[in-house]
Amino acid sequence: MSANQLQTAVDTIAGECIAVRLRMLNRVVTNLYDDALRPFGLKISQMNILVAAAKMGTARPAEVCDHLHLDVSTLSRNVERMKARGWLEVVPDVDGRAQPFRLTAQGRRLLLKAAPGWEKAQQQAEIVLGDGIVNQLNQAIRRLNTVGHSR
Amino acid sequence: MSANQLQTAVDTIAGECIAVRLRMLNRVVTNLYDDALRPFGLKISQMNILVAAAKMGTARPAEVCDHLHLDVSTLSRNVERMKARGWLEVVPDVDGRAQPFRLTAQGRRLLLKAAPGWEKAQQQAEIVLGDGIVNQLNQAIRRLNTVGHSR
DNA sequence: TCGCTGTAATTGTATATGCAACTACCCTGA
DNA sequence: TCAGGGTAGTTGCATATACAATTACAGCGA
Repeated sequence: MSANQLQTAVDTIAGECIAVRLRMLNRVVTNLYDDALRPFGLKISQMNILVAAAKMGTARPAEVCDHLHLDVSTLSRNVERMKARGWLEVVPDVDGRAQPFRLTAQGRRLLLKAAPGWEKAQQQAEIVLGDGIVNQLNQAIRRLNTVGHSR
Repeated sequence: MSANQLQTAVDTIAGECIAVRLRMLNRVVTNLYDDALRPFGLKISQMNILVAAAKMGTARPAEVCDHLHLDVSTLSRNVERMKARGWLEVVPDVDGRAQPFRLTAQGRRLLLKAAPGWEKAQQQAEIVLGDGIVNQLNQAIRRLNTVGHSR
């Protein structure tokens, strides 16, 4: 019976698991964007952060993490790399703990240069996943931010 | 004007980027499952592989990678860790290049034990993302496998 | 002003991920 | 039988990700 139980569990997980599906799509789509951005020496994960910083003007790490549902330690390392490349710079702050950052001129130029690459990947992603996907994802994210988030 | 171009590009990307959204959902959902599976010393990425192996009986790495749209080098490392933990074992093969693997008895026990944890996370994910999400993801994946895949 | 509590970010450690280069092996044709 | 081309996996390297522990600082209350 244990063998049957296992088979049942395995079939259920294989047939329904949300994480398996989301993670698979995430891999495929991330590769699509990373391929299109490679000529610019940029990855989509980094472009996300550049865009968030550009929208915020001066970005506080914790705020960016809230917005992107990203662990602060992850952002810390990513920002570190991007500072080293000259795309981001830290802005002084009265609060000695804070490390707010913003785009450098070089970061702005990179973002502009890479935008056509993003556009190309975005079109491919729409073809692969279907037109309705942006709305479906937005709906899930709205729901996510409503239901209550811990991290 | 360059500033305007930048603003426009940033707004478009922030407002529509499929990758940003998918990656965000992926982080949230992965954390949900990883939290639920932590008591069993298991991560959802590893459970995926256990399940795939369980369904295949004897799994060829390249085949698993096709199925999960996973790079072979990634799987190689993951399987390595899981062999070290005694969950997977390599099956001898006439082809000296092949490294087909399967679940060990310990791996089967772990999968059974962890199934309730998966169930809990799956329910949370449905609440957070909405009921229709599994169908939407399945549709995207079918489309993905139809349109043509390189990796 | 001193100590306590809470907050912001970093650092140590482990896993996941992919590209490029490599190794080991198979098979086929001369 | 052996040389070439193709296939299956692994390894070197870089990035992304999160948890736990730590550091550094702010602010409040006695």
